[in-house]
Amino acid sequence: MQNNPRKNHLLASLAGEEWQRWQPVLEHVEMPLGHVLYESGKTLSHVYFPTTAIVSLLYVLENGASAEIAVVGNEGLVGISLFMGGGSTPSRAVVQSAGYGFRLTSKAMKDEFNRGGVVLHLLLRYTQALITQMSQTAVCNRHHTLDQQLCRWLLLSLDRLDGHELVMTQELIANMLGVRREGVNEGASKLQHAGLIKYTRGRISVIDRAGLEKRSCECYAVVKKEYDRLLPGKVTHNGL
Amino acid sequence: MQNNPRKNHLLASLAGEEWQRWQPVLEHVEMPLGHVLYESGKTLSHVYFPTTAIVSLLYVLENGASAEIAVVGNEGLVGISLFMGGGSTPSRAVVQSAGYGFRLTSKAMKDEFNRGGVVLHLLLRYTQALITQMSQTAVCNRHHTLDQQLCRWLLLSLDRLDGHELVMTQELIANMLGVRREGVNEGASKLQHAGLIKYTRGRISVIDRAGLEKRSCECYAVVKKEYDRLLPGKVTHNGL
DNA sequence: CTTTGTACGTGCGTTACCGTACATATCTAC
DNA sequence: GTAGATATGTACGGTAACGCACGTACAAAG
Repeated sequence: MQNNPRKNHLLASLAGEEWQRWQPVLEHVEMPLGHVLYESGKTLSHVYFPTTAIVSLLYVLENGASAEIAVVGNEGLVGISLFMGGGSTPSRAVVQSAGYGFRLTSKAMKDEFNRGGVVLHLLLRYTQALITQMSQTAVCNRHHTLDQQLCRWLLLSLDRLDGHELVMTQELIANMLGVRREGVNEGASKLQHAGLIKYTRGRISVIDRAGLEKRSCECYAVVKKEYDRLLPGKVTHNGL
Repeated sequence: MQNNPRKNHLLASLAGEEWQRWQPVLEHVEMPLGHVLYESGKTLSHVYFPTTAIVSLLYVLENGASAEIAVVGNEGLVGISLFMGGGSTPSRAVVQSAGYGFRLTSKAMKDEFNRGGVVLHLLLRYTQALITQMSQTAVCNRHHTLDQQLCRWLLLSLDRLDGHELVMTQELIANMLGVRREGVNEGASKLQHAGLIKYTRGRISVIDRAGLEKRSCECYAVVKKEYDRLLPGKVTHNGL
């Protein structure tokens, strides 16, 4: 499963001719938890297309505080700055949920992009979706409560996984949301007492997905809708 | 001055051939305070290149709360979703500081973009810079104080204007930052007492720019540096 | 020169989240 | 099965920002 590139939705939507060119140069890679795909300000060597892994675009401040800007799973790719022109960004990409993916060298990616046509437009549409997610994160950070954001975050992660279980400590979630671990604990406790999730030492099982959606802020739905609009034909969640 | 398209840095960096094509189709437009260039979810009819105006990309939540995602002045353009492929975004573009600019019809913009080459890469590099600003806003909203954010915001606005004066009420700033007017008042009071700014009924004069930079969070500098890197040759502030 | 509207100023109780500290439970390895 | 590491649970004072309710000052219009 994990070594089928078509499990990544962007790769899956490549047509015959493009696909013929890409297939031989795609490199299957393991993406272990915590692995840093690129560092802030550093030039990227590859772009990554996750199949089963989830990657966080994380921003780390001077004082060590951090916050997630966006999350990328099998619906997208990591390393847009490569074809957008900068070659680097002030953010960092970290594997948030271990898994697999495929990668393309910087050069191969640029060559494909510069051919224009289908690939270019697909990648730009994905970038547009990513921009939506980032904007929404900005607003969400401003106006919504920790509890709401936790629900949003769980849903975004769940959409990018196969099952209904996340391998994820509260500490890690806290880093992503840019809040204290204790705060995540409180929020998670409430969700568990309400019977929406169940967790034990780094494993979170989602029992009532609809319940999470209800407690989440509007941000989750807005982002999901925009992804569906821009990248049609991708199922961004698995129903449960 | 305001009817010279070259005052917009993107337009200014167009070379001979492109410029010959663009010049006749650029329409000079007034951009009055509060004017909405595009509404959330609506398809854009034009892209705007501000010369003296400043435009806010604003997100309005269901409950009416709002927050600025990014700001665009004479260094950029409003309406990236037109060439990125979506045609619309969940955000709104509002003129935050009255002035002038030029616009291009949706069709003209797309045609130019699809020619590829210089124009395409210029626009994508600008988009990358805009993404940086949005990401930084997300993190800033999470971790920095109102006072710091106020300084950042004043600096970002100042960089996009000619003089050292902003025509801007505290109420409006509060809407942009997504905070209470009272909060902005407190922050502005401190800055005035410290001799960094002076304000009266909708006019803010910046007296000590360096002082603002010192009180601002790192976010301002990070964004500015990234703009300079991605769009070289553009002076993004006027020294004072 | 008073009126009316707009912009700014201030106070006060409330709340969400922080920082810190420490307690408890569960896994892993020897 | 005990030790050490890791993960989760709880408690408490502190504070930045909120919601609300006013009061004050300036500025253009009559």
